Amino acid sequence: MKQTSDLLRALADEDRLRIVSLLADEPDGVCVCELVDALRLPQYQVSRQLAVLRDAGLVAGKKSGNWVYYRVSPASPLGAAIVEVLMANSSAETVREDRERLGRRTRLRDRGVCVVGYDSGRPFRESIPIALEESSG
Amino acid sequence: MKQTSDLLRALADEDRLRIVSLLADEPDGVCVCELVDALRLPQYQVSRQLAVLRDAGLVAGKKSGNWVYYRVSPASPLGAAIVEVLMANSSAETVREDRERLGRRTRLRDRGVCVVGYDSGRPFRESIPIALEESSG
DNA sequence: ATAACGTATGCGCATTTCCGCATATACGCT
DNA sequence: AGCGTATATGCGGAAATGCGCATACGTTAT
Repeated sequence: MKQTSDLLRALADEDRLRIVSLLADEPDGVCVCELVDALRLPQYQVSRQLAVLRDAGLVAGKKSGNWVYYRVSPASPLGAAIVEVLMANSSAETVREDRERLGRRTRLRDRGVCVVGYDSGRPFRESIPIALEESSG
Repeated sequence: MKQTSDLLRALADEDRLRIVSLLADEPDGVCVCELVDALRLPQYQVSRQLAVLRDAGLVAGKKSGNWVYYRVSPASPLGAAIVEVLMANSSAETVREDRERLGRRTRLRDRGVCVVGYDSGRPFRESIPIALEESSG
């Protein structure tokens, strides 16, 4: 019962829903810096929300060098069911935009792994060949 | 998206989950005073939580004289799906006990409608033929 | 060793939520 | 009209939450 309400509370947040929506699409995992650029949220926010989802048993992270790849991994049937229902209804524009930015970002991977850091609002970073703004038609 | 997180937030509470669990079992509705006795929560709490669930489009109330009968009535597919999943997993002891007390309470109805007020912690109420404590074997 | 980098988190503060009290509202009965 | 009852809600203080900053931690590269 408390377990259930904790799980629902973990999902009762727009940013965390955005994260789950992205992760549910990528079975192989997404690293934090990719999420930062896709969601355009500060890095510490993404880390924090991932911690909440992790504590609720909804996602799991695997460390690989400097990077940590997260994927959905529901510990409870209820979690799995909710994620599934969420995905069926995830046509919101926000999710579409997040997915597009994530796609632009994962395309920069080298042999399937992330090789660039996050870009969001970071100064002195023109060197990285990444254009996450909607500008590029 | 915000709509979804609001819905989940409405369910992310133990007391509200208990209410939904009870209502989902009674398609014809349950009045507030019956819920008060089943949940053993103060009346203003039950009313408040019902208001949250109502605002989230999860339950609906129908007034009948002094009484208001609430039933689950999910406005969104997501709400319906979550309630369904919740019911499939609602074997928690709390829910069992709540159901038992609610059963004792609804058995006091006259021709299907509630005729007694709530009892929880109310002084000077021995007149009401109701024993909601677990004492009665 | 030192520096740079990706990720996680302690802390302080502003904001929100929660709970109980008291009371309001609406209805039924006499 | 007046009283009793079922339900809803405004309000204040307490507790929890959320956010940003700064920084810590572990890894990689030089």
